[in-house]
Amino acid sequence: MARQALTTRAEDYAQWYLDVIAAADMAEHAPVKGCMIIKPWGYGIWERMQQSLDKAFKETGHENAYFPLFIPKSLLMKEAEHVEGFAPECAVVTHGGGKELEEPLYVRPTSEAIICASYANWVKSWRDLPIKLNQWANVVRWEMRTRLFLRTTEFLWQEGHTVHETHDEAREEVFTMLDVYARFAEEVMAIPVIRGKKSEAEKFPGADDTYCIEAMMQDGKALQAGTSHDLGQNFAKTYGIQFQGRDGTNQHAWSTSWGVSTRLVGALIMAHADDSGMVVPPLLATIQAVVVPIFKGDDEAAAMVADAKAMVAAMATAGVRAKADLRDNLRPGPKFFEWEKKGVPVRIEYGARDKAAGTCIVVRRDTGEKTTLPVASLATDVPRLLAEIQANLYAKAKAHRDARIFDVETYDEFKARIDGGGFFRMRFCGDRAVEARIKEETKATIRCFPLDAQADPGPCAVTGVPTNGVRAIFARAY
RNA sequence: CGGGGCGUAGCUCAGCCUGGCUAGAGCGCUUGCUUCGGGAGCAAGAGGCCGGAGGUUCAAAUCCUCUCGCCCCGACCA
Repeated sequence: MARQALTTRAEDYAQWYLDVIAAADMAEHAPVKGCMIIKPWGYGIWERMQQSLDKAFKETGHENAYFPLFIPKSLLMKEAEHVEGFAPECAVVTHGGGKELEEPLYVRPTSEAIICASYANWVKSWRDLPIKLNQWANVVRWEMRTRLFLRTTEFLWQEGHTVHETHDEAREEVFTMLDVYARFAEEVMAIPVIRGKKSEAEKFPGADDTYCIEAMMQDGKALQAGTSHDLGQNFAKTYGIQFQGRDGTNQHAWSTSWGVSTRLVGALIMAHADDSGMVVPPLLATIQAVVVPIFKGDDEAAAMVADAKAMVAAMATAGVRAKADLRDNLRPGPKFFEWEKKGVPVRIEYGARDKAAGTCIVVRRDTGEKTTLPVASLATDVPRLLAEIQANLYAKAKAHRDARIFDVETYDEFKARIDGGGFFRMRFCGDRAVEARIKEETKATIRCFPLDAQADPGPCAVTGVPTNGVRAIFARAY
């Protein structure tokens, strides 16, 4: 009996995505073109992501710091490839204090330039290394086309920037952080990901190698959920990060950078939400369990409200983020729908009949399943249920993805099947022109060369030339 | 930058073609009462410089010109 039904995924996936965000009250368009206002329910998810990631960053030996939003033009322009990649999409401040600036200030599209410039001042000796910093910040990229969370002109992210004495150490950092991201995606976001390496065409401007985690959305399209870059000595050479080594010689440091952004919120929506609205994995939910008391008359209301508060308190002692919906201007029905659209993992309905029996109705968002449970055991039952939901969301997402990963042997077969969505594992010769042609003809790109790929020698599906057997994953992507 | 929409109440929109009384509806909101186990009912209210600027006219939400903005689809990208 949905009064304001969402567009279904089958009808129009893009519209459904927008409807979910609106229905869950997660974000809305700002008065500024291409920018969004992240509302509390959406921002709360991002905050949980931040907390979880920040803890992992600290555990892997990183500290937080903050660098300026503005980058002097001359500083940004130093690294040629970097400039080529980012300059076209930069916002530039030309005036300040009512006067034209002597030197324009670029609003950071990423902070390699300004951070590496600082590192150059900080590093003298091999004993100053490594430096492992992270910053939580906003960045601006003047995209032609934007979509809430997935691609906005301004977005929030974290960017880790490290410098090391040796390439080996830098590479270890790159893979450590890729692993942090992968584990976060799978364990916290409940989204399975493929760890891989980007093609030459897709890698970060200025990097030697870019590694990534790729996730599959419900429509079979890919979404890059995080990147970790081996910057080699490129930025060290450009910005002069030099140190005197153990052998007394001057050497350039090896740097890395890695980041994830608020687009992860978009990934979460497209991975787990359904035709009824958002579905938030328990580990990321601001509210994990909501209690909706049901009552007739003031006397009953007082009793139910008191019990509901007690239930929340009991769950809180067990570490559950619970809330009682005590609003008296809404009847139970509308409350049920509201929390369903927001994707709260567990809803607890509690009325006179339940009180008499000492039970309550517990509804899980992921399956819709309703069970009657004793009120007395909520503190043990709900944490268990949340863990089950978390596991189930991952299992569902993984089953969905695994059923849509295909091996294809020929380009013709690929072209015939790409419209159906999914990840296509295909042998590829590595030629950049061929990659461009595939993109042109199919709108699909190489998402990555999976790190765990088995050698499977054979001819390139497009050109027929022999390959080393590493299959690339091709897909259409967000 | 191309292609398509759209700007009228907080939201979704009608009204515009064919100018004319006081600019409308539904939802939401406020107050009160009755309700309360999957989107409640009745009653009374509040709420609009019709995106902006010019013009035509006795008269403009409506016609003309110009402008600003946003959304959707495509090319660029996390």
